[in-house]
Amino acid sequence: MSDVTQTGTGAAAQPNSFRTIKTEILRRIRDRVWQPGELIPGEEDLAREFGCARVTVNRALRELADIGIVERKRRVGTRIAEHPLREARLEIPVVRTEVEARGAQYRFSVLSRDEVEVPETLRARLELPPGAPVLHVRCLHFADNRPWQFEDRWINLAAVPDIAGQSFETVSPNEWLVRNAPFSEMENDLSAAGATTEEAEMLGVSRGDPVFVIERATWLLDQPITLVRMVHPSSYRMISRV
Amino acid sequence: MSDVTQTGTGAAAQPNSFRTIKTEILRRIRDRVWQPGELIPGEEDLAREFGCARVTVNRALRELADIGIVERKRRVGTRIAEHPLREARLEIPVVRTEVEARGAQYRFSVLSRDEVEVPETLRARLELPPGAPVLHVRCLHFADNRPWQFEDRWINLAAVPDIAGQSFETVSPNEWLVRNAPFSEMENDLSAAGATTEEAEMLGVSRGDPVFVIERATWLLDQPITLVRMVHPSSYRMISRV
DNA sequence: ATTTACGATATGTATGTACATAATTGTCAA
DNA sequence: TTGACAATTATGTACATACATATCGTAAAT
Repeated sequence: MSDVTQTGTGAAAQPNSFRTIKTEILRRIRDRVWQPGELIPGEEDLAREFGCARVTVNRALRELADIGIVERKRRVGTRIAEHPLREARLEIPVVRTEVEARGAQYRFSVLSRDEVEVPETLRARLELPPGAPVLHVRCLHFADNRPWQFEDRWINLAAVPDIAGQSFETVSPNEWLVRNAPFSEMENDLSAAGATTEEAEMLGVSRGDPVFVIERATWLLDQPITLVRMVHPSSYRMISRV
Repeated sequence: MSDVTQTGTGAAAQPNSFRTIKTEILRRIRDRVWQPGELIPGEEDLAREFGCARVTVNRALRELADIGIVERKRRVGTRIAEHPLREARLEIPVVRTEVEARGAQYRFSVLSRDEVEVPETLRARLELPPGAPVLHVRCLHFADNRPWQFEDRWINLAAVPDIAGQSFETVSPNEWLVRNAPFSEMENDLSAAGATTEEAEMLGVSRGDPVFVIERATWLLDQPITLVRMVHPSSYRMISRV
């Protein structure tokens, strides 16, 4: 550090921002300056090259690692990921919003609503204590009066006590939960299946007809919030663009 | 270095880590100490409370904002998000990797391979010029010798000329493309459908049986790379954990 | 009344520094 | 040859500090 003078302390010029560094690194990957699998210079070197602090390079690289562009290991270094962009983002909309976004009129009806002790299968899936009270709600969602989604939901009442007082006359359980029960973890299981007798009846299709099934469980920290099975007719498309 | 304060300089105890703060904030949300929509104390206050530097609180809050748990605005503050975590990440693995990850043995076979002029339907979908040369490949992927995926793929030869010389004897088109044809845009369309006659035959199911269909198109900037339809038997699960 | 200007404030980011931690490499002995 | 163990090294995280920037409320100007 011969001429420290101008850098001094405090924030320097904006060109050194971690964003600039991120972009420059992406550029080098795009232009094949750094090939997939290749080890790139260390933070110290890059900091020297970009004329910034190591921490700044660290942040740039950390964020690139977060989205899977590079892979980092201590004592080893940072390398360009072999298979970049290997994940898609799927939006998780509220059913109502999803229907309305297609220009259709949304309506839902609650088919059943019971407060019960957690059944064993559910207990194992969500790691609930034996005998925990849960709310079981079954709903049918419509788009322009045609069945859009059959929803079979279990809610952990210990986690969301306020929902016990909800009538679900105007706001669906789905929407109420989205608005009132934040979660930090989510597990989605997408599959195709043959409609069960009940599902077929609800959705107005034949038994065994293909249906699109989303099973979703959510937690806040370690506390289970809800487990829901959402069944759509096979005309349903789940689309994501990246 | 003269003792600056009791903490001194450098890293302090681990209890101050930004992870601890993230967890504590999540706990307060879970325990309704802070409700959705509520404004929480400023970084300065939280830093004082947790006995750490403001930057540490900043990182914790920033990462919570990244996953949509809180929303932050300058001059305003940080509030608990009303509609938290509205997207899931779906991993897009190479078929071989996916099969091997389940402990099964992977194998594939190329069913057909033709260089043709782009058919009209495909042309419209990918925005290709009329008469553009495309490579049409059909593959069957196996897990432990049972059909896992039927792949029907179209590749824009103008975008990926090198693929013309590939025999696909050891490396599948899927894997070759992942390794050699970077893309910047991707569109995924997930759905459930009834197996066509051909699909049923390929996958060893009956015609009309539910199958899980992934249709994916990729581009590099505005240049179409490939359009692929991947059909799985209904035992297939696409799982994502966030 | 509407617009403009400005100050206050909370978050955003950069810097230098210090120590923590994981993983590889080298060394030496069993 | 192998195993144990220390040295090395790149990333990981924390701190104090300083300045940047967006945006709100308020007051002055139109």
